[in-house]
Amino acid sequence: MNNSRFAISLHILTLLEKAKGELLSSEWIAGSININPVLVRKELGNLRSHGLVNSKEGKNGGSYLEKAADQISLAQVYHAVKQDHLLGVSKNTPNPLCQVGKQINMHLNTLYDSTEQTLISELSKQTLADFSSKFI
Amino acid sequence: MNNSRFAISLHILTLLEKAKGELLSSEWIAGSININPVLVRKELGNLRSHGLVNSKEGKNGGSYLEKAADQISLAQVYHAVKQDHLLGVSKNTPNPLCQVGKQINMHLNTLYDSTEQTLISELSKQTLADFSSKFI
DNA sequence: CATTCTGTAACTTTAATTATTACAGTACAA
DNA sequence: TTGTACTGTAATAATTAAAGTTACAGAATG
Repeated sequence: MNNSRFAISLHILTLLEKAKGELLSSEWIAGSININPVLVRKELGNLRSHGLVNSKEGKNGGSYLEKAADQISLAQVYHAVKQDHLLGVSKNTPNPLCQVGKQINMHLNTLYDSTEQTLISELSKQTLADFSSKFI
Repeated sequence: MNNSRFAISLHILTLLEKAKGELLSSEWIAGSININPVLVRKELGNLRSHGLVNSKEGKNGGSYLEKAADQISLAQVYHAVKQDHLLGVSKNTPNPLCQVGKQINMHLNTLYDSTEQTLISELSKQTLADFSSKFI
């Protein structure tokens, strides 16, 4: 993860949970996060494609949670925004003539995958409802 | 973690382990990773400041492991290169007039800290010796 | 049919990362 | 005692990634 998309998505989802089904516009959400509404709409599009939210177009439109907050785990949020490996990308192209260089990306990926599994199982214990309930 | 420093550091450490105490130059290491030697020297400087490696200046100089490979855990490597929070930085400045915006960074940081602890305890079970032994 | 939304593409700006150049300082060895 | 081969580090440039902006088509409402 190399950006703040997890934070943004969780912020969006928390707002939607607090809204209790009332539709929130991307502009309103953007005002709370203090970012550009287009970024919010992009992130909503991603969350929508993962089945976590839904949106209604047109006047008085907006977005709402597609599932109950206690049915959305933080692991699902992580999956939705994840793009790179946890500890960084193996974007180097090491020297294939070197014994270590030749194999390192494979071993790094194995390590990344297993540590990521640990993280996911930890996040899967926590739901959006848990997170949202912390706000007083 | 938002760059490939973990991969680079682990690559360096693996090469040094394989070298069995023989000094490796930054140029030689850079050739295996396929990056600029100056970056290698910077990363070596960081690893050195964390007590994982040491270097000898001057002709025939180079770097070597400061501790036995089975005394270097991957958690130590993680600590050495870590700068940001695991799931991304809370670099947004949300709207303080919003109930959620006002508190979210605090709750995100709590979440980040606890998931990071999980990751670290997982990485602390694995040593450089374990990792290095995977190379055949 | 004007208004207020979403969805999305294209583009610009900003920030972060990576690479490069340069050179002083250290150690060795002829 | 001097040339050579290294490290250490600063300064800067180039590249890449992230975030922000503009623009506008299309949908739903009243």
